[in-house]
Amino acid sequence: MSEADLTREKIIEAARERFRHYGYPKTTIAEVAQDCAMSPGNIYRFFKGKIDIAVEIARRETMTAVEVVEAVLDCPVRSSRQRLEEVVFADLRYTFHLLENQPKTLELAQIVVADRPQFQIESLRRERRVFQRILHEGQASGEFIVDNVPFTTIAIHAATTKYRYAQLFTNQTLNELERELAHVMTVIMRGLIAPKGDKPAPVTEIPEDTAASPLQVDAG
Amino acid sequence: MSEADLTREKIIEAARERFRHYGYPKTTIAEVAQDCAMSPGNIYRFFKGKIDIAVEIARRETMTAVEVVEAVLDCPVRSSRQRLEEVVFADLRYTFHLLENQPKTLELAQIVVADRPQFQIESLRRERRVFQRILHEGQASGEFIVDNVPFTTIAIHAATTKYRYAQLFTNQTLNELERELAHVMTVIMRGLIAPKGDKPAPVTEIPEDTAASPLQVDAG
DNA sequence: GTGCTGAATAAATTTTTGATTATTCAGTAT
DNA sequence: ATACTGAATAATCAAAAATTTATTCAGCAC
Repeated sequence: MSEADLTREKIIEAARERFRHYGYPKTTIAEVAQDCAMSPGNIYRFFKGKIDIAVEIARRETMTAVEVVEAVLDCPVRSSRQRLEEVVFADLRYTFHLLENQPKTLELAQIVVADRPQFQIESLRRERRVFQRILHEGQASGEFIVDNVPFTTIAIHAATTKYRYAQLFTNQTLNELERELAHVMTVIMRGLIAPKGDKPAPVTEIPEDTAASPLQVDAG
Repeated sequence: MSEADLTREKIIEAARERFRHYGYPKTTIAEVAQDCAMSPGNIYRFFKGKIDIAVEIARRETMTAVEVVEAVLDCPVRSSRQRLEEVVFADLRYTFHLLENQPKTLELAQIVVADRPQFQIESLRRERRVFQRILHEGQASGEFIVDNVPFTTIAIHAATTKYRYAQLFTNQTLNELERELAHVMTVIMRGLIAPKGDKPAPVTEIPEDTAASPLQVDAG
């Protein structure tokens, strides 16, 4: 690692500590600079602005999360079904504990997303790759019946939205969420696993928008 | 309707108009009172406080939404599958248009929920009843295989969370959301519809929390 | 030249101040 | 008594001022 890279790391590490303890808004560039024994101005030779430090920290955070969840896949003697289930539950638990133990992490993520919408899109994409890998394997082994892996990946990811950073949506306890997720996965699994003799149910078509929309109201 | 009830309605109606046009915070009790040709003090003989007017309006709003979606069920010659699909899509479209055309409605709902968390819980329960009814019918007719209707209701409701008031979660267009929802429903339907010869896949058990949680961190 | 500093400026935040507004309740009308 | 009023009070909000902070950049050290 070059000298410059090392300095960059030092800044990131100092900022991460400050953000974790005091939060992004209450952390000043001057403080981070002091932690690194450098002048405030020097920070700007490594980052375009304060928010960019936060982006880098948040990006690493999401990559760590994916790695943690992905680690579940290393266990070798598992069916695709088990893999998918364990990944989804690991996701629920990891993100739940994250928000519980490090509330500032959520704050940071929200600040970053507010400023860089693209960040969220890329994070979601990374999450989905794990799902996609499992679906591919399940399809290859014949355990899953999937006519379109990318679409089904999106579907399962979307259907489990509530169980990533669940505290954003509900006050339920982790236990309640786990039981609920088990029901969701039961339904999904019955949709994925090949019925032995039978053809699977046909795909859902988008229905006509029948309702004479009761919302032709002058916009507020 | 009693005299008092009529007065109460008048207040609700006046407040609804004001909230819709100017929003909850910018609407004053004095203005609502004037619209009703009464003194500010008199409002408090009918409502405990300003927020309680908002609660009543929001409650009616959610009931209307359920009625709109439920209207889809009146169409008689439909399979349970079609009913469920149409209800879910109606939900997506109605709530999407609602937030698009009446942004103040969202604001109102958020203010109410912030003050009365119970409100959200009850609204969700009302939504689920529609789902439950369809599942019951589908089970009775043999079209759906559901070993536990209440649990499966919760599962499907949770899996479609993203498609109610979708703008809260994503910037996707209605069209994108519709296509995505179609994939979600495809998976769900395959999980519900009875395979002719076969037993359905077994239910999901909550897996052990294996990961030596990497989050034993001192709380921020 | 490269790598950095720290004072200068611009932007954002907090504090203070002065309204505005929600809520109460003693009192009026019927 | 019941139905209401409107001035008084307490809580909240908004505008302005003061302060802090992010960011820049002329200049220093090497």
